[in-house]
Amino acid sequence: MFSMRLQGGAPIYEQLEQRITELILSGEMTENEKLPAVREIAKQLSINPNTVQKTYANLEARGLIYSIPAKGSYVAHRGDYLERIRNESMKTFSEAVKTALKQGLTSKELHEAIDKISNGKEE
Amino acid sequence: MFSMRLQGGAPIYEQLEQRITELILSGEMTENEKLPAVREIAKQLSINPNTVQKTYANLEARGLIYSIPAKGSYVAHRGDYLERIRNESMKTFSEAVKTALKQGLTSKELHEAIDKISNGKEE
DNA sequence: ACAACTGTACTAATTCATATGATACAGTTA
DNA sequence: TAACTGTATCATATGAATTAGTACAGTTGT
Repeated sequence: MFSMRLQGGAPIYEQLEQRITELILSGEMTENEKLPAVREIAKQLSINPNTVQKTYANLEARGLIYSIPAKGSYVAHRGDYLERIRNESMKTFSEAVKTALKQGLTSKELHEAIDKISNGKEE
Repeated sequence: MFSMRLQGGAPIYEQLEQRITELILSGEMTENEKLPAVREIAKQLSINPNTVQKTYANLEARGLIYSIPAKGSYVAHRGDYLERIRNESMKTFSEAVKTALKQGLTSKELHEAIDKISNGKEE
């Protein structure tokens, strides 16, 4: 389910959080779908259950999932998080734009980079 | 010269590196201009000389400055680093675009964000 | 009722990056 | 010669991230 290779750099709980966020936002996981148990993911990725627990806590704080003790964790209702996540993403992106401009890139170049990527020329 | 307030979050040596990078790329510091001594900056910012030394080492590795032991550190020749820094910046920005797209933002929204920022509507 | 599962909580130990502090060396500059 | 330069090395301290072990209360299925 959560096939991913843990890379160095970012903390594990953040990488996992990012991965699950993508699964939810892309629609691969749908509303009220049950997520794997904390201990299940920990086993699969060979990491500590507490690390997964931290990821789940963050996802719940962001409104992406909801957890019921002794039952499980589930994907939240789409309307509850969609707007918030969009604002999060836009804020992060705006910071990236400011940094890029400070470092000498032109807005024209940034526009071109977006088109190049969104047209599947990269990644 | 390097007026700046150290904030929490990013490491000190990175904040200083970012600040000096901006000074050089914006043209506020010109080719072959001498940078303050390691101990000088450390005193002004009330930080440890070793922290400043780390910043200088990074800047030299990126080709933005060159250091001569017992003489000082100087802004490098513009042609030597300009292309490299542009590539660095573009790579970082591209990652931000990919992340934003993954999180559901459209390329149209990203274009609009750039225009909004570069037109001075923000920051 | 029982076993197996669930999220959650807590504490301790560990690793790692960051930052400090002190000292030293060799070369330059005035 | 004295004061400065970049650079190097060692020790220390701190905090974040992670690991590890254990525990609790509630659920689920048999």
